[in-house]
Amino acid sequence: MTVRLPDGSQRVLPAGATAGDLAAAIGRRLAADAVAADLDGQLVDLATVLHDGAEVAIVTAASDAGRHVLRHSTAHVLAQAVTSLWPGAKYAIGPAIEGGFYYDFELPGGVRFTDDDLARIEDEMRRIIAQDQRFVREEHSIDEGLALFADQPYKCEIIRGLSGPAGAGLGAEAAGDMAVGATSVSVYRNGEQFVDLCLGPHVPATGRLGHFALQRVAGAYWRGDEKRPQLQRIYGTAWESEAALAEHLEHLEEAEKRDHRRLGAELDLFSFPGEIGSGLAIFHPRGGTVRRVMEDYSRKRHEAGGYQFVYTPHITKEDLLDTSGHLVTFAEGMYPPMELDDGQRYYLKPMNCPFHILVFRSRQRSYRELPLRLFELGTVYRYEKSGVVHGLSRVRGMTQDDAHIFCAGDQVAAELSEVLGFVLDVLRDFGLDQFYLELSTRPEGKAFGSDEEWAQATEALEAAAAEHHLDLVIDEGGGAFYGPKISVQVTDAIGRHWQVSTIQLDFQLPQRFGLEYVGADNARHRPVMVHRALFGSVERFLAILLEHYAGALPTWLAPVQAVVLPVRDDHGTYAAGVADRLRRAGLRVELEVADEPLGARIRKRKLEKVPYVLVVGDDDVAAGTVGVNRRGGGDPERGVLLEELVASMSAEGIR
RNA sequence: GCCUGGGUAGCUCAGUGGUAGAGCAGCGCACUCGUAAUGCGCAGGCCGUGGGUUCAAUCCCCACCCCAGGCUCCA
Repeated sequence: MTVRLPDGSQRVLPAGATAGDLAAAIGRRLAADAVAADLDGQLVDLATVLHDGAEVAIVTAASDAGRHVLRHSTAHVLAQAVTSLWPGAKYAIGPAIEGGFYYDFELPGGVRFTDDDLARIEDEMRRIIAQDQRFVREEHSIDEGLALFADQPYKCEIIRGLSGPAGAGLGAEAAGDMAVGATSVSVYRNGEQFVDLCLGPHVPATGRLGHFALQRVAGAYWRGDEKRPQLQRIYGTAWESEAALAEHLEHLEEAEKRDHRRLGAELDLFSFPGEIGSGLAIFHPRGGTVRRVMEDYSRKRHEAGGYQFVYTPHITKEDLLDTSGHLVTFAEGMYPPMELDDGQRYYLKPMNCPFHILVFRSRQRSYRELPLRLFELGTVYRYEKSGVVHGLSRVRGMTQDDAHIFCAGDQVAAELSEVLGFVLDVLRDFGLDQFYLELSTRPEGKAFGSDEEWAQATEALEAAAAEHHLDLVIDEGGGAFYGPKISVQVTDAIGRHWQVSTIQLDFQLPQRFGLEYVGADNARHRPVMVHRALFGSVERFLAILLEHYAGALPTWLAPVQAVVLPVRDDHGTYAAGVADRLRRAGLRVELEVADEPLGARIRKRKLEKVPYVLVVGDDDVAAGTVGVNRRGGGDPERGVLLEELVASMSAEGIR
């Protein structure tokens, strides 16, 4: 038979040859690196017999597909090790995921894994790998499958899901690894004892594995449903070589160094005192400075963008939230009410929109005022579940840079484009310039507004995205019931995605509050509302910036922009003059006395990530110059004229 | 809310059923220095909070608070 290779060449093989045979025929090196094959566009085992005219590509370990196979196979070995160490353990699903794999277990007698168990399991896994056990694929009928996994309830549930209506109750992750709507199931056997339900493919034998690490234990609900049993999940990672594994672990360490919670403490920006409570931050002077600069810049841009500033209280009687519907739709996210003596209940505000609506409704509005853009750095409080708070990116008290735009129906499309352009422009000013958009469309079931309104609004959002030439990912049915939503996803310096800005149309609240304006036709009309957050929350946006910049904020945002270091005490007066000159130019400068060796002072300030470390000594006093040590730059620059420095730093450091 | 791990000096962490240690930071003194750690000394702790077991608890048990990583949820 003849098969075709990816480069277009053909190979003649004897009948009955497998993908593995093909790899061996091509070369010994390839055969050694092969973990699976791509046969007519489908990943298969190397043991798969080829057919005449097949399109075949050998998949090696050092490819995305190859690593997927490695990880999946390593997950099997993990399950095998666990069932060998804990006889009677139930194993559920164990897919490869980005960067690694996991497997979910239920141990007999409700036993839980501890961190110490990971080392024992790893040892057992290495033993299995050293035995180079073959992975053998078998096909069975549904009934045989159920018999084979008679003591594995989770496997049986999956099999029943497979044989039943397509995809019945099957999680997406599991579905990816199993055939759905099948009349037979495939299993993989290795060793004498272990068999797992699996679509494959797998490496030929466990000896191909070995560059792996188990990372942590976590709880995970069966099929992601908190009403179902909670299983014990073990996460791990696996790679094609020891070097690749080491590199991955180093990347994780790098991400950890960028962690905004760590940087927040190291750079003395903010903290979370236990006395206040979970998810509630205090900003220290340096963090406060950064935040103030962010907020000032935001105000400046909003003012220029035609927004009007409003202020609203932090608490409200329940009536307002009753009218807005939040007491029903957002009850779980709210702090319990404060009850006054007269029985009146007050709530901390979880959102700003109802308040802004009252500003709109405070008097009769004319079409001439539209679009009316109301802006507030509004602090809201949300009762987040205790397990979800995370540094500044998920908190219980936060300040949103929140705007609500009231416009006429025929203004919606233009306004959306305007808003999107504004948002992207400001994000770029903060140094975030890789975006894609996500459009959440009408959810199934009851949604507010007519089909026509939804279609029009969704179209308008799509058009706005197209106009700004950004990739648009559709989140089908992911919109809120009250209107379609577009969210701006930012990609940071190390490739992670963050959802920042959201632009949301709302058909519901204008109706609930009976909002009206008088049109040119002298009739009353209902405005459409656009909810818009740009940073999302100031806290979260700061967290993203810190991680994006690894703490080295651009000069205009840096809490301390420059520090002046006199070489000796007797340069102190000149140094103070330099600091003073920079301050008068509007820069944030510190002066440090010469009570430590210069090298030590420079090191300390470099660790603080100060953009400009300025050194002044004899030469500078004589010539009116400064030694300039730029953050991230190479050698220091000597003899820079003070006025030149003031000019360049002002340009870079003030917005 | 649930699962696993954790909370010891400002920070990072060691340690033990007989009430505690290091490095860095801090303070003092000396050093006065041209680009990433000067030396010596001192001080610093209700061992997260509350209960229990024990002659004795930072250590063992229980509850709660807070933190981390997940699950669910989300800006």
